[in-house]
Amino acid sequence: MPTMKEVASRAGVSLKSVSRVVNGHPNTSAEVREKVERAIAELGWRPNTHARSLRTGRTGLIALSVPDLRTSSASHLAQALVSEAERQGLRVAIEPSHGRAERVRRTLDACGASFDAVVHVGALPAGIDPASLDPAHPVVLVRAAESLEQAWADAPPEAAADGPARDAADEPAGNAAGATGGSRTPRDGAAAASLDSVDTDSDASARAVHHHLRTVGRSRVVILGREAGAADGFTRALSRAFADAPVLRPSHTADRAAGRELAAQALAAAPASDALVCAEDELAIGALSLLHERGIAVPGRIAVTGHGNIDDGQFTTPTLTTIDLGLPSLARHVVEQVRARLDGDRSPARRIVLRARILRRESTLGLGGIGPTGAVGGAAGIDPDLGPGSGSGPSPAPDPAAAADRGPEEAPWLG
Amino acid sequence: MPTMKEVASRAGVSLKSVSRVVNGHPNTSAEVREKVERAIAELGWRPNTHARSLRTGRTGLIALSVPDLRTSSASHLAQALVSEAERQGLRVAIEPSHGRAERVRRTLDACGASFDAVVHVGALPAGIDPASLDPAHPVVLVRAAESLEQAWADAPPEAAADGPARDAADEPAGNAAGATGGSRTPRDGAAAASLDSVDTDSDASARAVHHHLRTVGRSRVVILGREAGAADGFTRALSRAFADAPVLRPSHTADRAAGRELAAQALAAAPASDALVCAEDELAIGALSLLHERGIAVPGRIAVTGHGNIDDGQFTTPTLTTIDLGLPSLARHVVEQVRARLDGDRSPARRIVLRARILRRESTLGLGGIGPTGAVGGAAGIDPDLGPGSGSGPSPAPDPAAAADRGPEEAPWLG
DNA sequence: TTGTACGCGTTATCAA
DNA sequence: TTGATAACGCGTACAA
Repeated sequence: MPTMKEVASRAGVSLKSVSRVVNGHPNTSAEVREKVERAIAELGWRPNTHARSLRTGRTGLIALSVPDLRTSSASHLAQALVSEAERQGLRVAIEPSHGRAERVRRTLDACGASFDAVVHVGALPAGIDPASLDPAHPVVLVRAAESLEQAWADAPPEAAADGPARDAADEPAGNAAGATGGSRTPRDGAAAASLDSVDTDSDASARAVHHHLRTVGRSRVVILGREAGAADGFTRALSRAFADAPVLRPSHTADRAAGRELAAQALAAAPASDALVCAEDELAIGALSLLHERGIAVPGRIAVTGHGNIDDGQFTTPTLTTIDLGLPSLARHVVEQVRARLDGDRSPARRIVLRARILRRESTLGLGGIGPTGAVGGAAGIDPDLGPGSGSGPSPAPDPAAAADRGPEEAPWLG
Repeated sequence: MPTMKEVASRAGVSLKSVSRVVNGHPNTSAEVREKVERAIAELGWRPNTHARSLRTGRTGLIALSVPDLRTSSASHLAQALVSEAERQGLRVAIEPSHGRAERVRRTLDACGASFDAVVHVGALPAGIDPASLDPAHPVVLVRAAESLEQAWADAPPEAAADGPARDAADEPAGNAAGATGGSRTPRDGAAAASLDSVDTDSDASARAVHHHLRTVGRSRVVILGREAGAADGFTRALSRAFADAPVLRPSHTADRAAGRELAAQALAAAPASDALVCAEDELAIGALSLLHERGIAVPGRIAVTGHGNIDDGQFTTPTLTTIDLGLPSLARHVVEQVRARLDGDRSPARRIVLRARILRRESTLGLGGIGPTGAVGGAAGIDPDLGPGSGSGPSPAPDPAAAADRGPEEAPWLG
């Protein structure tokens, strides 16, 4: 491997000139630049990342701290983040925490040594004080599909406004915060006060679900939430949007097995309910599986909604109405925020709130649909079979069993 | 951040002594060691990975080259690999290739600069010559759920034995190669000849599926394979095991949408078939969704099998009979192989062949099961409802629609 | 057994 | 605009 020194001597210039050309510094003559570039090409020189790291203290590596990569929401977020990081010349290492604070702590501690920054999904574990973190090694919180966190405090606006920890709230994708109305004020939880974060507006999402379900005539709602604890921001947003709805939470992780269990509990506790609103697609898919097993028509008797828009939701029967988080945009903001901090931005913690959108699918609309109820997802191929004309999807032969269910499907919530 | 120099002066010893203690070199007196360790503790010194990297040329980072992290098989493999790497003091960066050879090439080229080694899932893209890779930066191929590759050549044994590229075949988990019988001989494809690999024995897996389907009386099989190309080793193993079965392949990726399409094609092309054998769980789940939509009983009229044992297979209706790849063990072998190469092992390319096992579930057994047909999965909680006593699963209330289907379910393949 | 001194490849300071 | 030179923190011949 040739070094810069060899490049320099071959080009007949000094080491520093090579460095200047390589790093694109402004004050270099075209002549020198050309000589250096030729020498680099001839020698096949490539920068030594190790030496560069030693010098700059940077690795170009971002850690993604996530509880479990195997969940769809985590792997989707990871893929989005990796793609975006690569676009911006960074790499991503995965650090699964298995939900244990000590693992998160270790990842955070390794920042500066192995990573330039940590992107942490969800809230910081309770035992970790954000003030103890070195500001030179940025930590960005992401509160999205995997774990929405206390995003909007329940405190009255004046109290929130008085608080010293009030952050700048940006709304890059439409003025989300403004649109939430005046009754609540954005305020970060204590753990997030001094940390950057990119969140989705969980209240707006919850209200979108609420509005949609009203549109399709559902009012007796049971919420299947996330486990109590750090990651239940959207769950609480749901319980605000559906003021009287009971909330069932899994004891551990919000996976499909939990979705089955909770759905069974919901049926037992509220037999007359007409909608299961889930804080996580995985829960919703588990719930669908139980409802199917029990012969309960979806959405005929019970509508189901999810959150996260994982791919699987397009292949369930019925397809799953859900909240799409706009992961590419989310990832872009995360990486940009990381880069800004890395570039020396020392401004107070920035809070970016993105707005999700609802994808109306069969688990609330039914197979035939109920006609256009607004935008039905802009992404290509997400909702190919949800046009107003019914039955023109990729399922040419109607399912007799589904047809049997469809009778009661259209009546109750159109009346 | 304190440096080793400061530690040395505080301990009253030389830099080299600190280095010795830190790196656990043998020739150090207990007295010096203790002094150094105290100084380290007092100063809170931690090694500077950047400096260490510059000196050693190592980063402790492994790249995982994978087409798309969002697929279940990829994220499961990634999680297993990350966990195992961490146990062995290494980290993993994710490098999605999106199936493009140039991306793989870039990852490979970055090896040595950013990574110590590359773990590549599937076969190397055609354009990449393994001989062109620097042996100092090991590349380990993994042919498992995501992409089984040409594992057992179709050439007759004598030809294979004559070939100069014959590798040492290990069978750490039972003598897989020995059990394949004499008719075929392990031989790596050209691309794999000079590269280490950890594979699963796809022929053994295929024969396990074949045997199980015979046991439950299925013989008119259609194979839903992976896309033609590099990653279709298990598909071809299936077509060997089921000699006369037609093989349908997706044009692009083997995902759920493809599973739906192929299932529809299979029904059209072979209406009398009684089993869909899929090379990928995702395909199988897509197929299940289509069959359900068409009101076709599974396994009543058609049995379905998958490959990979992704979590979702436990939550489909019916639950999915599949091949479990033993990812933790696979990951262990991969990381150990990487470490061996990193530690200077220059022996010829090693081939490790692991044996998968079949998990018999409802998509071939039916809800009631057909009595014990062998081990039904050892992992806790994988097959909770598959005991010989029927109907004791987590579904207390029978699904009327399923009950209607169940009539023909039990007869055809018990006779 | 311990210490000295050098080199790894790069970036940055400062004088020319 | 350019160039000599000093770090960056650690590992390791080599000498003691």
